[in-house]
Amino acid sequence: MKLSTKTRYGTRVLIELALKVNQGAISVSKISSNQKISVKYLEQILRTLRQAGVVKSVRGPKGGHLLAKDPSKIYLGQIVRLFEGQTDLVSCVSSPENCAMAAECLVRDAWQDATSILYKKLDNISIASLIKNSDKDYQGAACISS
Amino acid sequence: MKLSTKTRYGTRVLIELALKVNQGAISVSKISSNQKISVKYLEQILRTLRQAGVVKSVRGPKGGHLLAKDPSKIYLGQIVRLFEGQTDLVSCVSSPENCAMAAECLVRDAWQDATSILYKKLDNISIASLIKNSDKDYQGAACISS
DNA sequence: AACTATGTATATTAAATTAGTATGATAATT
DNA sequence: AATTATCATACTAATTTAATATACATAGTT
Repeated sequence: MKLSTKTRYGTRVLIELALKVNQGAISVSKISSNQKISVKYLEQILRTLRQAGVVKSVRGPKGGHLLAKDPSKIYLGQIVRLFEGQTDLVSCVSSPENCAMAAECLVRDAWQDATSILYKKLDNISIASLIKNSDKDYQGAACISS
Repeated sequence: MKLSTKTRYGTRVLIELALKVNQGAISVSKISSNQKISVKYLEQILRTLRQAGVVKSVRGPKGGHLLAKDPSKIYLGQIVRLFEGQTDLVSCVSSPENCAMAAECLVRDAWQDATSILYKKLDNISIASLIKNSDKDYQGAACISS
């Protein structure tokens, strides 16, 4: 039931980029040291974000990463979906074909309701809303568990 | 993000017991064959349910398991909490002491809100409500994924 | 009282998933 | 052309989850 580290790290990375939205591209090495995430692991996370169109990357010297969208248009729901392999509480919610009895299953609807309520909430929390009340010195870093 | 098999199996077991609430104690071997869960694994699940006061057990020949509470008083939220090791989306929600920066963390409140919304929903779904519209022949069995 | 069908508990193994590392390649700026 | 950085895949390690095995306890039946 817990979120993967990729989801948590990915969120932290986006917060750092959002806080530094006026500083141009931020290099992997800088994010790595700020967030205490290894360069190689971070590259995987950034690639996922880039392929989803959330982050854009600039190569070469002075290159790095920056947000591809306004922070108010990036929602936790999208981040969670990107990084969590299975986004439903149980697999039959999105793949009823996996279960011969999905149609008459007594629990499936309940899990589905719970799942959709969770994502409805997550889809309503933007990166912008998270950083709204923060001071610019804080880099979104160093929290071990989120 | 997905629920463990113990949570899913546990729910199915409770549904079967709720549907057979007038048939006295149901033996592990019967539940095992109905739900296609190995006897030994099922025993672990039943022990958890028993220790939580959800199920009661009768020893000896003709023994078995039955609900210890009315199905309308057993909620999915309780079942999930019983079987999922970590019930929060991120560990700092319930254990802020794990993270030195929990207080000023920009994301923690958001994960906490999402977690509480999810459980608010699960705490509102009873076993009784799940079986309300079912016919008595269905034993809540055979669904692979839930 | 012995027998046997049942539940109880703990320890161990196996499988799957997640987390992280290593290697190598490609692209862009200076 | 050299340098600095991102991109992509393969591999390894650690953790968690799932399941099995072994041993014991209890209650009813004969």
